[in-house]
Amino acid sequence: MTDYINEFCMHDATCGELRKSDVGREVTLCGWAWHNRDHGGLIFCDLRDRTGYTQVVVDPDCVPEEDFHKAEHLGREYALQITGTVRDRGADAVNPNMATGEIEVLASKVNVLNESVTPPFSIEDGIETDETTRMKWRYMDLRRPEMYQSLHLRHTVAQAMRAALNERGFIEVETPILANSTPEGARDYLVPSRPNPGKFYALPQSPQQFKQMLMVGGIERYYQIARCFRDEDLRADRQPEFTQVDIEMSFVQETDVMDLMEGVFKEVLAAAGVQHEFPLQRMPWKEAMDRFGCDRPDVRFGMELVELTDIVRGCGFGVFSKAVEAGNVVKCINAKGAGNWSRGDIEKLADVAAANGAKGMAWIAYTDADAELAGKSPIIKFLGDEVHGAIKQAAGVEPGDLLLFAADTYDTASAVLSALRLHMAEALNIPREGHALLWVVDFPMFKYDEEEKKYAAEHHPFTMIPEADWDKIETDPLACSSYSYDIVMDGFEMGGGSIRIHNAELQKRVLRRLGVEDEQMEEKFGHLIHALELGAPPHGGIALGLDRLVMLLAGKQSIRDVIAFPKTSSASDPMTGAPNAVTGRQLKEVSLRLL
RNA sequence: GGGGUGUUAGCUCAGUUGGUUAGAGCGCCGGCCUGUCACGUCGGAGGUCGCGAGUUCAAGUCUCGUACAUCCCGCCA
Repeated sequence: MTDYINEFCMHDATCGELRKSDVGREVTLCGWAWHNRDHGGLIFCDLRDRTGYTQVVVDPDCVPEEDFHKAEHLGREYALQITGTVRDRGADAVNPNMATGEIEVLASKVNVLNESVTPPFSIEDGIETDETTRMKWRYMDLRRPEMYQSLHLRHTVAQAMRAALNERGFIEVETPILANSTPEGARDYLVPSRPNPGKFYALPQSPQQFKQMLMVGGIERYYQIARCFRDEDLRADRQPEFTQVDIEMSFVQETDVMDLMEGVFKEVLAAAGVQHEFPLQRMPWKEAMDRFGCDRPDVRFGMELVELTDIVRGCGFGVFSKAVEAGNVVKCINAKGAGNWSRGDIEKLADVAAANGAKGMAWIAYTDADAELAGKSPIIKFLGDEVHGAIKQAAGVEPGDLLLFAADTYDTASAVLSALRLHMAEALNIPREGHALLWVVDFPMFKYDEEEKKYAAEHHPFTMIPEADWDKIETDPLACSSYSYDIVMDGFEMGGGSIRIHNAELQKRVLRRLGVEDEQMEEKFGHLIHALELGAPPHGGIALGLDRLVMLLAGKQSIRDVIAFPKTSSASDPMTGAPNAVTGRQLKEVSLRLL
C-alpha cells in the first residue's frame, strides 16, 4: 500500500473507449467491477469507468497465481486496476450490445485497489430503486452511467452557454450569496448575522437587484451561472436551491434581448445535439392563455381550447348559460380518440378538473361507431340540437372524439382545461417527441391577489411598462402590459426576463401600486431608486433555469436527476442529514433561541 | 396548509375473506464449472411487514394517529 498512487492508480486507457484499432496494445485500466463471471478456470469481469465498460478476461495461464486468486474473489464495485493486452474477441464472441464488444482485455496483472461491501442497489441504468435510497447513497447513484451522462450534459450546456455569451461581449460577474431580505416574492432563506444580533441576511432568490446595479455600474453585458434560493414547497421541477443562467444587458429593448438569446440558444442546443428552427415563435400571453389555457404551453401537440361562450349563451343547459350570465366563460377541449372510453373512465377525469378548481366537468363522447355524431352525454338533451350542432362545428368533432367542458371564470376554466389537455395527452399517448421552444410575450404587469386583497406583479416589480400604459398604473392596473418575455420549452417555463424600469419615478409608482409604503420604499428599495436616479441606462435581461433546461435535454422527469446532490420534497438531504440541529452555543452566538 | 399514491428481505415486488412457520426474482454467502457477457448449476443465509395505539381468540391484512417518500393544488414577484 505504500506506493499506492504511483504503483496502483496509474492508467493509460479508459474502459469505454477501446476499439478494434487498439488490438495488441498493452493497457492499464482503472475502474469498478460490475458483473463478474467466474467459470472456474476462466474469469470474466466487466470493468466500468466514467467512459463505459470493457470485458476483462483473467486466464490462469496469463496472470500470477496470486492475481488469479484475487480475481476469484472479486465483488461488485471493487475498485480495480487491470493491466493486460487488448485482444480481438473473434466473430463468435463479439457482444453487439457493448460499445467495446469487439475487443476484450486479457489481464496480465490484477490489482484490487479497494474492496466494496455489497452495494445498496445495482449500479446500472434504468433501475427503479426508491429515490430516497438513491439519495442516501448518492455517490453510488452517481456511478450509474446515466447519472454521469446527465452531469456531463449539464457541463456541456453550461460551457456552451458561457462560450456563446463570452463571444457576444458578456463578462461573468459573481454577486453576493449573503444578501438582503426583500418583502416581495418568495419566502427567503435567512442567515443570522453574528456581529449584528437580531439581523439576518437572506440568500438571494435571484441576483436581480445586483445585476441591475451592475448595469448602473456600467458593466453593460453581464452573466452569471448563479445559485438561487427559495424557501417554498418543492416539486419535480423545483428545488430549494437551483441554478439560473442570469443575463443582463444595457441600452437594449426587448427584441434585442430575444434576438440575442435566440443566437445563444441555437449554439447551446447544437452543443447538446438538438436542432431547432429559428427564429422562435413569439406568442402574446393572451393568445397562449386563450389557445392553451396556460402561459407556458406545450405546443408539440394540438388539442387547443375551443371558445364556446357565445355559442352556449342562453342555452338550455343551466350550468353553461348561468356561467355566461355571470360573465364567466365556457370552453372545451376535444380529446380525439377518447370517445370510446367507458363512462366511468370519463367521469374520473372530473377529479383532474376538480384538482384545478372546477366545480364539475361536463362531457360529450362520440364513439367510433357514432357516424351521425349523436353523442353520448347527460347534457345533450338540455343543450338542444342547434347548440349541440354549433359546438360540434366549433370543436371539429369526428367519431371517436371526447369533448371536455369547463364553465367557470376565465382563469379557472383555463387552468382546468390546460390540466385536462396535458392529462389527456399523457393518457392517449399523444407523441410529444423532440423539443419545442417559443417565446411568450406581453405579460400583463399586474394581477390581483384575491387573498391578500392587493395587486401583485405578474413578473416582478422592476419590469418596464409600455409608455402608453403608464397612466393605467393608478387607474386600471390590470390593463397595464409589460415588456416581458418567457422562454417556454416543452411546456416548461425555461426562463423569463424583461426590460427593467430605469426611471426612478416610474419605479416608485409601480412599487406604490404594489402596496409598498414610503418608509419601506427607502429601506428596502432605496439603493435601487437612488441608482436609477444616477443615469441608469435602459436595460433588460433574462434568467434561464439551467436545471430545467438540462432536465428536458436529458429526457428526465425531475430536475433531481440532473443535480448532483438534490434535496427531497421536504428539502432534506438523506446523505448528509441536512438540515440538522445545532448546539445551544451555536444558537447563542447568533442571538437565537428556539421556540 | 390541502389532496392522491406508497412504505413487506440489501434492491424490485407479491401476499386472497383477518387464520399454520410471511413468499418470488435479482443481489449476497458457499460448492462445481475454460468463452461468458442478465453466464450456468447445486446448496445456504437473510424479515421489528415504517412507527405507535386500537378492534379481535387471532392483524402484513381492519380502524385511528404519526413519520417518511413521491405526484399535484395552494405557494413559487
